[in-house]
Amino acid sequence: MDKFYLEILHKDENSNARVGILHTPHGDVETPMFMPVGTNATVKTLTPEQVKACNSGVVLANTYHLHLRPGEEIVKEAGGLHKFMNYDGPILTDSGGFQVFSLASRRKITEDGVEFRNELDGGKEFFSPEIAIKIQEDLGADIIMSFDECIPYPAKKEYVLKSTERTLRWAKRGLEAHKTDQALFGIVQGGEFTDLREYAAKELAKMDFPGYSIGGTSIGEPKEVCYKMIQDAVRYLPFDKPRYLMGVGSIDYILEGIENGIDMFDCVLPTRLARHGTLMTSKGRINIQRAEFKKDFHPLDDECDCYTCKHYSRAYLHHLYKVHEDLGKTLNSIHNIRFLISLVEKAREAIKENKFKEFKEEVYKKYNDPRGF
RNA sequence: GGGUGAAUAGCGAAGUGGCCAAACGCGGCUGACUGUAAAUCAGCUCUUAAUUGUUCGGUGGUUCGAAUCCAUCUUCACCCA
Repeated sequence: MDKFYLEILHKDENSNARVGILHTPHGDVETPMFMPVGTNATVKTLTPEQVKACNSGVVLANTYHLHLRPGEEIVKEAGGLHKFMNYDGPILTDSGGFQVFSLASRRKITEDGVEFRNELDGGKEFFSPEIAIKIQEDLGADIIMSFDECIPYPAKKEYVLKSTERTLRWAKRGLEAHKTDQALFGIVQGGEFTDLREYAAKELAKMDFPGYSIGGTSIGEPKEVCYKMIQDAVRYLPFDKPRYLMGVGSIDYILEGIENGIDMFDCVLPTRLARHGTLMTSKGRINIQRAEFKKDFHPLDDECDCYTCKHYSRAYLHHLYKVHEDLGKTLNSIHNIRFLISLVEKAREAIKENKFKEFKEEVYKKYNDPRGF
């Protein structure tokens, strides 16, 4: 197996944006990149071939949900996640730290870990930093995450400090328990507080992870707060290691992240929006359910090179939505994923020419949606 | 020709004397969605600016009050000849 590392090819002269190649056991992928999310070992409504056709690199899966069903022992017996879900590119598993946030009403946090009450039969599921690592080792992704708490926003500084310190202790415990050569990332928490983000980033850097994530963003905080959290965290992370901004998938957040030196993004936004009939375009979002698209025979986005835009009209996608045909969700997901991947591809080209800021301004200028990004 | 049953908002369907402008579902129109408990969720959907006006097949009654009771007509469904 090849060694995991980020090869930085070029840094933009006018910002912190950089382009690179992430070397992984399942292939080299270019950064910055957008990673589609396949929580249950599938990017919903898409085959791996369809995901790859969007020029995907890394794809995500989720430790908590796969632990519940089918269970990591089955995935292991199947030959690991890649074989199980038939995706031969790099895979990243999230640790279950996000579920500490999203399933807050059904879990209890202690120093040792988190006890979840699962939604299937009410059974207890205990996740410790060590258990989360062990499960991820069984799942066999290329990149795995430390077990953390995704801290809600807003939260009192007193709590954010307590939680951030605990997440740091958990990162260290996970690191010590980690046995395989999968790349384990530490996760920077610290909420909206500059000093806590700095503290968390510095402490994690000392532990020398092969990569670093920034967590606890895009969970309802104002845009400016999110941008500040990114900057506060990135500043103290080692330059030559990959930086992963977790859960970010809107155009503006991705571009701001890239400008600040982020290499990896993941988000359920494109796939969820797609299933719900909202399409991302260079000019703004489209709600394909709207009556105005009934007779609109244009593609979703003139500038998009995705399979959906090449072959289907808005009218057809509107029709599929109205009659609840699964194909609509598939075609919409292909478009939204390709749209974001294409966005970061263009960003990479701009960085190589030291024109990232101009590129960003151009994207913003073209975008005209009163509802925002 | 005889009998029985039914007609409620765009559709289906509750309601069988006042709490009914009328449940609920579908359809229609809009929104939301950011490390996925999400093919989900929320709002509006007779008419008004309105506590406004007009409704429950038609007409005429009974009653303080009718979608609900009575009479009659129309249409539909099923059954008998």
